[in-house]
Formats: sequence, structure tokens, C-alpha cells
Amino acid sequence: MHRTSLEQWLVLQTVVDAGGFAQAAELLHRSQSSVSYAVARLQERLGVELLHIDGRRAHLTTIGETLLQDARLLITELETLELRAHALAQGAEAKVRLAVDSIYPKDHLFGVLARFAQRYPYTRVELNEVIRLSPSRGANLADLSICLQSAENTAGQKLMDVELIAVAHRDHPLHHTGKTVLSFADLTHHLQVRLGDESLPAHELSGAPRPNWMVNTVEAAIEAVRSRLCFGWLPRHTIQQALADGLLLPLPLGTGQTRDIPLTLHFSDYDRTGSTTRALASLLLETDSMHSQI
Amino acid sequence: MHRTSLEQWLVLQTVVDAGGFAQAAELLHRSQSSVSYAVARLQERLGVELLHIDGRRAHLTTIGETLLQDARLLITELETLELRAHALAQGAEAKVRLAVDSIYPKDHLFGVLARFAQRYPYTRVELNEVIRLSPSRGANLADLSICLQSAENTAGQKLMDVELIAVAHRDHPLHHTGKTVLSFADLTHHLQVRLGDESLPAHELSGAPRPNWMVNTVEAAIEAVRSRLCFGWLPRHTIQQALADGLLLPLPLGTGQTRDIPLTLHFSDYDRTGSTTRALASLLLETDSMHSQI
DNA sequence: GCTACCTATCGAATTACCGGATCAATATAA
DNA sequence: TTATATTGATCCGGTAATTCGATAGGTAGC
Repeated sequence: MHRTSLEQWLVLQTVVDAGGFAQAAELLHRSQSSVSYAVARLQERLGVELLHIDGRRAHLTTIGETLLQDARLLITELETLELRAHALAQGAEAKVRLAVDSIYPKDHLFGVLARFAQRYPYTRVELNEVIRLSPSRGANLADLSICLQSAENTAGQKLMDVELIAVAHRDHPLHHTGKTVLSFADLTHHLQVRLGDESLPAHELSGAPRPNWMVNTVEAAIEAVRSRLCFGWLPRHTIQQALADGLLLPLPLGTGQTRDIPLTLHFSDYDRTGSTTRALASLLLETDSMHSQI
Repeated sequence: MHRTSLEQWLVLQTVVDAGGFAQAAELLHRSQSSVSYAVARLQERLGVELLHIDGRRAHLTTIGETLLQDARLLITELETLELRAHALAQGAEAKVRLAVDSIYPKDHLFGVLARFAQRYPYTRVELNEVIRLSPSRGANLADLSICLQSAENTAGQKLMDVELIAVAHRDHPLHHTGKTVLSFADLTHHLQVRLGDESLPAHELSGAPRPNWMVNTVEAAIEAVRSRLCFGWLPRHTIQQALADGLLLPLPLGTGQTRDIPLTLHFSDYDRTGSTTRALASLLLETDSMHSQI
């Protein structure tokens, strides 16, 4: 049970900022006595002197200063809460749930989300990063999902291709075989790091069984390769710097060196999708159509 | 001007948590009609439906859920604001300003501040880290200060000695002179990093002029030494790990290798110092008397 | 001392809020 | 199916909180 109301703190704030009770009354469209009453009541309920009147001017006490500092935050937060409520009353959606496959480039993602936040400041985004995201899983998790395109599904709208490139650390034995071209057989006895989790079915992108590390984040896969322990197909955009530095080198695998992974955008239930969610989808599509290949 | 009061949001919160209007009324020690009124008023002012009644049970709408999520924070924040006010009314100080010389070990400092925060959760600490802090400067900056002890002042209470140790990177030329003992003359033509700023007087701890880098943070001094460019006297506690790893090695300077810098605790104005500030001082003294040498 | 300015206080009026009773809707049990 | 208990909405009278205008009491500047 609260002893004070934010309204009272607001009055105090206005008195301090306006530099007096009368000026505050003006700003608040209230009578001066009302302002005086509110401040007096606030202090009475707290049992603390917040404003000290010396001479004919009011000054914050040290305690008042400290407490008002906190109260200011609360006041503006309540204001934004109410603004948010108002925006939602106008039909804006409260939140948009977005599931994104973890190989989708983060700079794209956050670029889009930043622009989205500008246009829809009161809609919250719940972001869910998932490895090997399928449209069906995405539909469970979110309103909108950026998924891997597989054979079964073609429904989604194409966003972009993410280029996976086979790489190993420059000190990795695969870069010191003497061969100018490696065959897939050469990879057999080396540790490969792969993205996935236990729950996934056994059939994998590359056929033959070979020693594998399974990791469930892109970051872990990169670290595994950087540590010289593994080779692996990594999204090119995540290792640009290491490639430029020569720290990681592409494996000379001929045509198998790179793989383009198509990512598609899916609505969980298009007909029941609100305009805000659709706007986010449009932003995603626009952005990626501009530089379709990464 | 606020359209809603936190009191109303509190009622909504209670209704949701208690699982009904009647139960909320019970918890709030109010009548059921009062609860109903508050929620109705809240929704009316916002122009949004927050609770939807289906059947005879109330459920949050999506909007309600999102907004309440924010409101909960505000409610507890107002509570702590009021608790803080109450604590201050009981005589606790609103804030304690503390100035600390930058060679004072941070783990001591934060250990003490953590315990202080437990005992005085409503007193805020304003921490000011300063290089070469003198008691007079400390008195200007803060209520309480941890300063270097100089010849002029002996008033403060002794806290601890910080051991500075002359070190250089293991690859630094000073470690490859062939000598088993270095003299101060050997240092003359090497770059020394020193802690200070331009405003300080020219007379320094070590007499003779020699090529110097002046940096104004301990961290910068450490980095300068780690980069192999400089040698310098660094606080031992800040480079324990590098010493253990053998990355930085003490310079064999005989008795001049280490210097104990005494740090003392000073009150800006002891007579006007409140009990909370004194309690912090006691905590500092207790902690450091337990392991007086670092 | 006079004047301008500032906050506190008083009394009357208004408004917001509360509690109790009652109503309509609905879930539960017989 | 019917009786019953539970739940939230609403109405109504009463009360407490808040507002306003007027006025009092104090301070700073002249």
C-alpha cells in the first residue's frame, strides 16, 4: 500500500523546476494552494522535510534532492507507460515475437530492429535466436520467423542466402597437406564442428559419418575453428575479419568450398497477423532485397 | 499530467496475482466494489481493455499483460522510494561521497561497499577515483577520502600500505643487461611510466629527471608496462597475475625495488559527519586492519 | 516603513473514492 | 435439469481527499 502518489511527486518536481509554488501552479493549471497542499501532504506522509523555505524561496533539502532524483525517473516512466497504453489503444500491437535462425546476419537484424523501434516505439520485440530453425518450429515460437528453407517448405518469402564457407585455422593440418585441392575424403579424419543439437535427426547436410563436434551456437563454432581444433563450414559474414587477417583460411575444396543457405520469412498465421508485425516483415524484406547476397 | 495512478495499477496487479476481484479486495483490505471501481476507472482513463471477463473469471488481455509487466516495476520502485524516504527520515544519510586514491585495491573497496550496501541499503555511495589524492583535495570532493599520506599531513587514520614494485616486461631491455643488480643510473635512459597529471608539482617521488610517460590511470600504467615500452613502479596487487605468469618481472634494484605507500582515511569534517558515513569508515578500517599489508 | 513577492492556512465546494447491498451471469453439484 | 454458490458490475449513500479563492504571515528590496 503506497503512502504517496506519483501525482504528489510530480507536483514537487514542478515546484523545483519552475522555481516556486506559484509558477508550478501556473504550469499545472492548478491553484497555488493546491500545490502547497500537495507538497505538504507528501512531506507529512513521508515524515521528511523535502523542501525547505528559507527567506521567501523554496530549496530542496539534501534528502529531497536525492529522493526527487529517483522520483523523476518514476514520473517519466509512468508517462511512457501511459503513452504506450495510448498507442496500443490506437491499435498498435503490444509485442511482436520474432524467431531468427542463428546464421542470419546480426547486423541486418539489428539494423532493421532499430528502424522498427523508431517507427513503432511502443511495440516490444521478443527476439528468439534458434539454430536450424524450421518454419514449423518458428510458427510455434513466434509470429514471424526467419527460417532455413528445406525441401518440404517453399511457402515463405525468400530473404537472402547466407554463404557458408569451409575454413580452418592457418595452422590447421588441412592447410599443410601439400595438396592444392582437397577432396572430401581428406576431411574424414579431421574434427569438424557442426551446428545443431541432439534433438535433430541423424541425417545431416554432408553425408558420411566423420568425427564431429556439435555445438549449439555460431559463436562456439567459430571459437572451435579459431582454436585450431576443428574445421567447419561457417557463415562468411561472421568471420570476415579473421579471413582478412589470414587467421582463418578457406579450405581448397573446389565447388564444395561454399554452400548457399537460403533463409525465408514465415508468418505463423498470416491472416491473424497484425499490421505492426507485417510492417516488421516488410522492413526485413526491403533491407535484404537491397543486398541480397552475403 | 498523469491520467492514471500507480494505486490503480497496484489494484490491477493484485487482482491478477490473487486471481480475482474478491481475493484482491481481501488482500488490499478493501471492499470488492472498490477494487472493481479502481480497475474500471483505470481502463476508462486509458481507453483500453486490460482485463477481459470470460465466464466469471477475469483474464488479462495481451495489452493488459504487457502494460502490467511495466507497471509492476513502477510499483515496486515507488515502494523502494518510500522505504528509502522512511530510512532517511530515521536519520540515515541520503548519500555518502567517497573519494579514493586509485592505487587503493579495488577488491577491498568493493568488498567493503558490498557490506555497506547490505547494512545501509538506502544510502547511496558516490565514488570518486582520483590519482595522487591528497587529504585537502579529498575534503573538497567527498565526505570521506582514502588518500596518500604525505609529510605535511598525519591526521588521517592509517588504512594500509600499498606496495609498489618496479617491473618491466620480460622482453624489456632492462631484463637483458647481464647484470644481476641494477642501479638507478641504469634506469636513466629507459622510458618510465608514472602516475600523475600535469597539474601536479614538478618534485616527484624519485629525484632525477628522466624520460617519462605520465598517465592518469593505473590501468594505463599497467598497459604501458605490458606493452614493453616502459618500466614503472606499479601496485603489486594490480599485477599479481602477470607476475605469476612471468610476463612482467621485478627489476633487481635491491632495496629500491619496492616502495610502501601508506594510505590514510580522512573525514572532510569529522564533527559534521553523520553516523552512516562513520559506519562506512569503520568498515574500511576493520577490513584493512585484518590484512594490513598488500 | 513601505511595497512586492512568496508560502501557509482557512473555509466552502467539489470530486473521488469507499463500503454495503443488490443484480446478472456462470460454474458447480445434486 | 434445477438449485446453489461464486464472481464481477452497478447503484447509492456517506466520507475523506482534493481543489479553489481569499487571506494571513513572513521576507527581501527600496
